[in-house]
Amino acid sequence: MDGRTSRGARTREALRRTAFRLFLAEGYEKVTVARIAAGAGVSHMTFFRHFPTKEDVVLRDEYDPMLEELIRARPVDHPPMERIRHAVTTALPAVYRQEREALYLRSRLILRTPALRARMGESAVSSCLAFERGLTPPGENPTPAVRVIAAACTAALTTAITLWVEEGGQSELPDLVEDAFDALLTAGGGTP
Amino acid sequence: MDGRTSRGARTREALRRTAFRLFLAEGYEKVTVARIAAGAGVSHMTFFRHFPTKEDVVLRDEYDPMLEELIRARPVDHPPMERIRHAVTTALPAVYRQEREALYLRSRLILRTPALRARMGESAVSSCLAFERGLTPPGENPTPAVRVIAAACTAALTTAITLWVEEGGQSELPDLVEDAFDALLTAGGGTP
DNA sequence: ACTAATACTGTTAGTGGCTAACATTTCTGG
DNA sequence: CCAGAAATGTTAGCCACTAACAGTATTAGT
Repeated sequence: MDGRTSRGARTREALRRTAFRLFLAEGYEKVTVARIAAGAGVSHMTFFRHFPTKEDVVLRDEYDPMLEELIRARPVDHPPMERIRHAVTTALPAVYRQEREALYLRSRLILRTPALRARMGESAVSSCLAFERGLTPPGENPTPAVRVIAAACTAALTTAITLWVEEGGQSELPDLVEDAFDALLTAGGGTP
Repeated sequence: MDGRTSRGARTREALRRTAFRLFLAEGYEKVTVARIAAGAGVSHMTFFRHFPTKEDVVLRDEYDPMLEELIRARPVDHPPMERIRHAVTTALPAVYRQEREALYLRSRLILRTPALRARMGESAVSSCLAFERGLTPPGENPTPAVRVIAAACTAALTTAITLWVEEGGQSELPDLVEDAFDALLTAGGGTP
């Protein structure tokens, strides 16, 4: 039928779109997997073949490989936190301009739904791993210091998004992310 | 029967102990809630009255109020990250000496079990909130900078525990926590 | 000590996320 | 066109978790 995308990718997208439509209209908990599958015209088993859990439809994203590349592209002698900061502030505005509304609705859905909020940390871990890989030469293992810094930067990012959603998306997310990194970098000697 | 503790607290403890014994012996996933309840001599409904989910038996801890107090006890004009660091390095060695083995087994169980690891972030959030409260004068709301710093410190703590478990508990956890905070504080200008 | 309120637990019946095993259909390359 | 692979359907079932109601233990008031 459509040669550009495989059948699997198409039903996957149909499932994701149906799920978001229903979640935003009725709330995450009220929508059963069976109904999502029915809405996308497939059986509930097909849903679980594409998404290991109901939560993954919302939580999964694909930005990590890009971030890893951007970090690796920065000069190695720069401080690691500065490399992450630069990668994020380079990549974010682009996707932000293009998907601001979707990003906001998705983040709000996650933060408002206890089951999704509870698993937010897990999806943060994959960003954290991307940061670690970006800071580590291929073949080597990330040092403890790198892992701490990667985790802290992930926390700063998550906090910025949380603040963004809490104030109703009025500020520009990239600005809040900048502020968050500033707070991190000056935390040692700065004032509250 | 035993006047010192209420009946509820006793069954709660029985459930927790039974759960840990079974989890460590057979693995988290292989043990059903029904078996835990049976082992503690109660019905499965009683289990859920004490722990909202199966995961909570493992994830719930009670250290947060103590940390909040310790942070608040530090001079207000010290840098916030230093206040958290001092609170943690003061409180940790005490509980560490007394419960090292239990703390290690619990942490390892969490990190080895996908379902528990996935919800680790949620329990980290409650520590994070304790940090924020400790840094914020009563009646006020935490500033964005405080929230970023609290989240980063939580991430540093979690990372230290992860490193501790990964190397089999050979190092002393308080040392790893010190190192983690050092990495955070020197991240702005240091080298990897 | 007796009783009433309260805290705690049991029973039952169900919902929904998720999996296993096997059959069936749809796509793709030679 | 056809064999193999990829994707999906069907069925049956486990288990975490909840609702509603009933029963039992504990505590408090008098």
